[in-house]
This record gives sequence, C-alpha cells and structure tokens, in this order.
Amino acid sequence: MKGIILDMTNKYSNIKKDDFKSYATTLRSNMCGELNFGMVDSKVKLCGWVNKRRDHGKLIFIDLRDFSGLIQVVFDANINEASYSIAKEIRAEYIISIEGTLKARTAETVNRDLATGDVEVAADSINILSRSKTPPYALDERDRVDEMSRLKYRYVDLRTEDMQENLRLRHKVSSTTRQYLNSNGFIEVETPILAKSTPEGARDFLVPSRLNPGNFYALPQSPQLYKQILMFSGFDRIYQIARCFRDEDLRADRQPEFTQIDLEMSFVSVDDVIKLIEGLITKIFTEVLGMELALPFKRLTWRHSMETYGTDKPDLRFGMQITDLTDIFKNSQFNIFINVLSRKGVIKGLKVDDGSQFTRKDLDDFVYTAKKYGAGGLIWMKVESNNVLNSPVAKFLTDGEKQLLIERLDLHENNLVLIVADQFLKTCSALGVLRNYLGHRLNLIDLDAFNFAWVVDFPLFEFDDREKRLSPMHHPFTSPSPDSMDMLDMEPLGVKSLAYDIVLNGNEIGGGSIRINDIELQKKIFKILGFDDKRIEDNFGFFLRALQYGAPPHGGIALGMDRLVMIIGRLESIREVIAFPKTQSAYCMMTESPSVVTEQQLSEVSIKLSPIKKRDQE
RNA sequence: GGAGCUGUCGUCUAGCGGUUUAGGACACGUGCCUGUCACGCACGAGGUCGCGGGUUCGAAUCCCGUCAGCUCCGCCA
Repeated sequence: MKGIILDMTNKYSNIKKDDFKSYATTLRSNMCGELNFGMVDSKVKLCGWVNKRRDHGKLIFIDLRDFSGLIQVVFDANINEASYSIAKEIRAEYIISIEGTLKARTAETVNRDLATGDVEVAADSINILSRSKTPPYALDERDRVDEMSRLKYRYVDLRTEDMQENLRLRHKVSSTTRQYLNSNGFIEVETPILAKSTPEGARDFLVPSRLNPGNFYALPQSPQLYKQILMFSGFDRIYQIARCFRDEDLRADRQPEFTQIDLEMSFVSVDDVIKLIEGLITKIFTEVLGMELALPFKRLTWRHSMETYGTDKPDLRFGMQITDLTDIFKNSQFNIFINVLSRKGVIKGLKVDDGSQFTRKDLDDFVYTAKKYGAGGLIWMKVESNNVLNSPVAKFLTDGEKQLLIERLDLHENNLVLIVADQFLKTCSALGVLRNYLGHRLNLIDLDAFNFAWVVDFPLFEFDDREKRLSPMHHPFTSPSPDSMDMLDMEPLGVKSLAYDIVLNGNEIGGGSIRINDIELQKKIFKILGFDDKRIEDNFGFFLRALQYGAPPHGGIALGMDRLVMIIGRLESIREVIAFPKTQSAYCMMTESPSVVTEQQLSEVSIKLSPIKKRDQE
C-alpha cells in the first residue's frame, strides 16, 4: 500500500530517531514520527499538518503529520469539551499544535500499518496555527493525479511522501559530494550567473544590461571557462554544485536550468579524474543507498561502444550486441548492399533470441524506427526450422551468404535477425535504438541493477551536417590525444580526444576531458572549427589572454546531478527531483513564468518588442 | 520546426451522434454516530464536456483549426 504514511524502513528515510531531539522548539517537544511505546505517559507538544480527520460524534481522531511521520491524536468530548469543539472544525491540511499525553493503544486498537501505531496522543489542548482551503487533491491521490495540477499546486505536491523522499535523496547526494570533494583537497568556488555569451553549443539565455544599453549577459551553459581560469590561478582543485542554463527544447530528462556537479583539477591525466569520480560515485552509493559497487568501472572506447551497442551511452545491463556482417556481403548481388558498400558503408545485424513473438506490425514498426533514426531501412529475417531464413530479401542472398550469416550469428529456429546497411554511424545508432527497445520489451534488463561504464577515446570533432563544418564533440577546450595530434591538419575527423563520459544504465550522467593549456593549440582548434579572428577575439579573447600568463595542465568533469538522482531514485522524470520544475514549454505552472513585463521595465533595458503571439492570458 | 498520445464536476473517470435536465467514485457541505485508522449512515451542493469554427433536425460524442500537458525526432559544444 502506498499512502502518505511515511515508511521509516524505506531506504531513503534513514533519518535517525536520535536526530529528532534537536528538532524540539518552543512550539514543540517532539516529532510525530519519533513517538513510540517507550515514551508512553510523557507529556508532548506537537505541531503539524492534519493528514486526516475521522469524526465519530463525541470522539474525533486526527492523524497529525510532519516530515518525520504520522501520529494519531484523540479528542474526547466527555474528557475535554473545549479542545473537542475546536477539533470539530479542523479540516485536512490545517496546521495545528496540540498538547497532550502519549498513551499506549489497547491491543484491539493498535494499527500495524502505522509506524507509530501502538501509541496515540490524548489531546489536552489544540491550537489552529493555519487554516487551509480544501486541497486540490488529497495527498494520497498523487500518483493518480495529472502532473499539470501537481505542478500548479507544487506546494501541496511537495508535501507528499514521494516528493519529500526525492528531495531528501537529492540532498544526500549533494551533501555526500561536498564531503567527499572537500576531503580530497577541493574548495568550492562560486562563479558568475551573469556571464558572457559565447554562442557555441547550446542556445544562451540572455539578460539585458540596464547599465550597458544594448548589451547582454548570458546565463552560463556551464562554468567551464571560469573553472579553467581558476586552475590558471593555482587553486589546484575546485568544484561547485553549479546551476547551468541551456535554452533548448525539453525532455523527460532535460530542464532549461539544471544542476551539475562540476569540478576541475590541475596536473592530472584522464586516469586521475576517472579514479576520483569512481571514488565519489562509490561513496554516494555506500552512504546514500547502502550499496557496494565493484571498481573499477568498465571502460569502452567510443568506437567499440558504437559498434557493439550502437550508442555512446551503452546500456550494459543486457547483452544482445550488434554484430558486423559487412565482410559476409562484400560480393553480394543485392542492390541495397551493393550501393551501401560502394559508398564505404557497413552492414550490421542484431540477433533476437526469442523472435517468434513479433508480428508483422512489430516488424514494420522496427523498420519505421530504423528510418526515424536516420537509417535507409531495415531488413528482418525470421529463422524457421532447419535454419530456413524467412525474409522479404531472402531471394537476393546466395546460399553461401546465408550459411555465413547463420554461422556468424549462431542462428537457430525462432531467432529474429535485424539488419541495417548504411553509413557507419547511422547503421550503429539505428540498431542501438532497436537494441534498447528490445531489451525493455523482452525484459532482458535487471531493473534493480546500476551498471556504470566509462566511454573514452572520443573523436575530437564530428561533422555538422547542417552547418557543413566541423564541430567539437565535447567542447572546443578539449585536448586532442597526443598520439593523434599530428592528424589535426590533414585528417581532423580521425583525431581522438582526451574526453570521457560516464554512463549509467544507458544514460550519460557526466562527461569531461583533459583541457588544452597551450595557447597556440587552442587557437589552432578555434581555426579548425572555422572561427575567424574577430569571432575568436570577441568571444574568447579574455580566455586566450588568460592562457598567456601560465596555465597548468588540467582537466575536469561535470556530472548531471538531477539525472543522477533521478536514476538512483528509479524515477521516470527529472521533474521528480527538482522542487520547482518547468513544463515542456519551459513554463512554470506555479508562478506562471515567464510573463510579460511593463513597458517601463523594457525601456529601462532599451528593449522594444516586435509583435508576437503570446501565451494565453487566461 | 515535426510526429504521436491526452484534455468531461476539486480529483479520478463512465458516456463516443438522439432514452443525458452529462452517470459514478473519492473529495466537499449539513446532520447523526465514543475507537476509527480507505470509519460508517443519511441528505445535499458541484461539471455544458480545454477553446473556436463547421457538419447535422440534433454534438461531450463526427470534421477542421487552436491552446495546454506528456512522450519522442530535430535541437541539447
């Protein structure tokens, strides 16, 4: 049963009952959730929310709630008429204080479903501290209520056990992180929120400057350059739990403002950063979840991850790896294969052990999915008895090719094979999406598992199809790896970087790199990215000047804290771990933000609006 | 920019062209009730079906548009 009863055995609710002593105030002596049989007969003063009122005529029960739990309070008209009559007008979510005596419940009236169910408070007096309108929904209805009204009445939603747990979990992750980094020589340094716009990467949120008409700050997409400059300044190790802002479209795991565990270290290699973060993650899992993780985490090269799992954030909780089939079809007479191979494409396949359950519609959906993710198409083959391949394209394959395919994939009756032939990245990623889908659909995934991995040896650049130029795979301050540095001029797409991502259950939860600390190399990278001198000076002049005054070798990483907490808490959306999140259109249902501002406010910052359609003003 | 799903009392929902003056449950209000903890019983109030237009003798129900929410693609160095 999932109610508002706070389950003190819950793994996240390990608030020690001893701790409650320090919560006593002038208004209360104890917390609701700490009361127990050993305290029977003591006088208590409690404050809290009315979770539920049960009126039996001359007898009223109130379940009083604070963050620690629930306690039943009893009002008896024959014993205390005055407080009984006040209790009569109490309603759900009223905030009251009561004084009374803790009593043991009789054997017949003990409630085993309630942590404090063997005791109750006989009330001597009651005070209404704050009245409440009838709440928009009862707290224990939360999991059935539409998210729209939960966001509108977020102050009510946050009272629920789930949200209390989620934000306490988040707090434990951030406080454990601070302790760990503090004890490893890091200091926490704050950097500006009103920062400089460097229009590269995500879209900036802009803030007009009243004192500098026509000029704008940008909210930081990350504190990257500040972190690096603090290294130039000799702090050696800094971190911050940093708010970052990116004006891009939202997803279940993306908010316009989000929190990174962001750190930078001097005189380090890739291994140093990885080791530090493995220590951090291990500590978080031990202290927050009481769970031991095996170290070191698995490391995959980017290339291997793409080839085997079809993504740079592989879900290693299940197998079903992608197999290369290109060589089998090198002399194929099948037109699709001929075309792909002539353009240096690849042919890869995915074997599904239990393929018999898929209908023709499922197979059509797989084709649609493959196309949606950029592949030209998808070929499916069902393996029937005697290893006969049932497929629309079977007639285009030779017996030899079929035999090689059967051997390569170790095919048996009822297997399903999905084959994509296209350019390397498109082929891999289409199969990767299908692999993830099938992993879930076929229940191949242990949902209790936490499977970490590092992905390393990323390419330094990727080709931006839209802009028709190179763009950095990580960011433009990432160091090329020394062994591929000499390819920068002739074959930049072949250059590897000293970047690394940390992946958890198929989610990228962080990424970082060893940075460039040589001004000439940094300028060269900007040039390769197609920045002209003016652009370099306008956007990064300050940074290049800083590089001129001595910059140590350094590197760092940023972990997406919201995402990490979401996964640890086994939640479906990042909004569940953010106190006041925004909707998919970046709107806050509670504060009704963003909103229009006055003409005067606009003119103070020298802004004139062009006519645009506005969000409905109710 | 695009695709899909959703939108009926406070909440969750039934209804999917005429027996609907839109039904139920929970919540809410009034009354009764001394042991409940999903309290119980009785009575009552509450929605015109996101919004706009169209089709039709007739629309919550069909069509078009639009708004909002969610999921996804693009986007997110």
